[in-house]
Amino acid sequence: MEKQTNGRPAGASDARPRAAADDCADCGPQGADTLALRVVARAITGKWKLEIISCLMDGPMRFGELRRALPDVTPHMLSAQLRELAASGLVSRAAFAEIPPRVEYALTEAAWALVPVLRELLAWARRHGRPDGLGVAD
Amino acid sequence: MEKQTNGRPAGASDARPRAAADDCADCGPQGADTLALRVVARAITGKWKLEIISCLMDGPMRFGELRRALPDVTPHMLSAQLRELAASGLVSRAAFAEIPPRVEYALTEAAWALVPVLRELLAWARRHGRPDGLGVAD
DNA sequence: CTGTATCCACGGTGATACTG
DNA sequence: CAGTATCACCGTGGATACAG
Repeated sequence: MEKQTNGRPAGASDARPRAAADDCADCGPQGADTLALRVVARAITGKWKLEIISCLMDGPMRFGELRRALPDVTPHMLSAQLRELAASGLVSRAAFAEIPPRVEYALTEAAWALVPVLRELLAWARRHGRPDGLGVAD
Repeated sequence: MEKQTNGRPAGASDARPRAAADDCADCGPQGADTLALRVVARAITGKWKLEIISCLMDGPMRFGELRRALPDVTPHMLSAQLRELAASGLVSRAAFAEIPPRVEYALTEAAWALVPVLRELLAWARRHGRPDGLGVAD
């Protein structure tokens, strides 16, 4: 591209554009913004969380239903990921003290509010995401 | 609800509301959508990638500048994360065969296109992200 | 049916030291 | 200045078995 192979624009190296990419005044590399983003990243980072959310987008599901819908997920992981999703407020857990026991998981309002953003992320991935250079193969 | 506590009605088990949360016809839990989302998640998942991106939002930076801006990141990790970011097309690497050697890293257009989405993610985090229940403390 | 307990492999991350 | 090499730790996730 137009990237010069050499030649520093130089002198005023401190003349940062301050591109207004962040909206808070104090946003440094370790600012609150980045922190918050890491929280979100963490919330959906996990080998099966997106799959679980995707399932739950069709409506509430029980533990066994999720197991059947996601055959590759062990009970161990399903339980763990579900607990983490609940801890981050993305999934609600409704247990019924019956025989046999029944538990239903569903997306919270926060999760539903996140869905449109996820779809934008998806749109971005379709525009810019090349399968090359990424190792997402399990 | 009308969902019986036991005895799955095997026949009508496919009567999902189909909440129209996804936009592709074939989106199952392991659909292309979820796959693409995992690619994005992977692209920004890494202990320092968001911090690096945040730094680069102020303009191109050299390796040493990043080191100074992110004192907690070892050269090892900085190099690794930078390589991964470059591999996923979020960061460009411009090397100059000079003495002393100089390398500049910058956000690609794809990364800039991702920024607004990141900001929405951020807005979501502010609305729904509680500091409790999350373990992002390093 | 709904999970938990235990063991174990792997990879991401950090510390330190070294090279072009 | 800009990395790489090597070692070690630890959390994530998988397999299997067990419990309320």
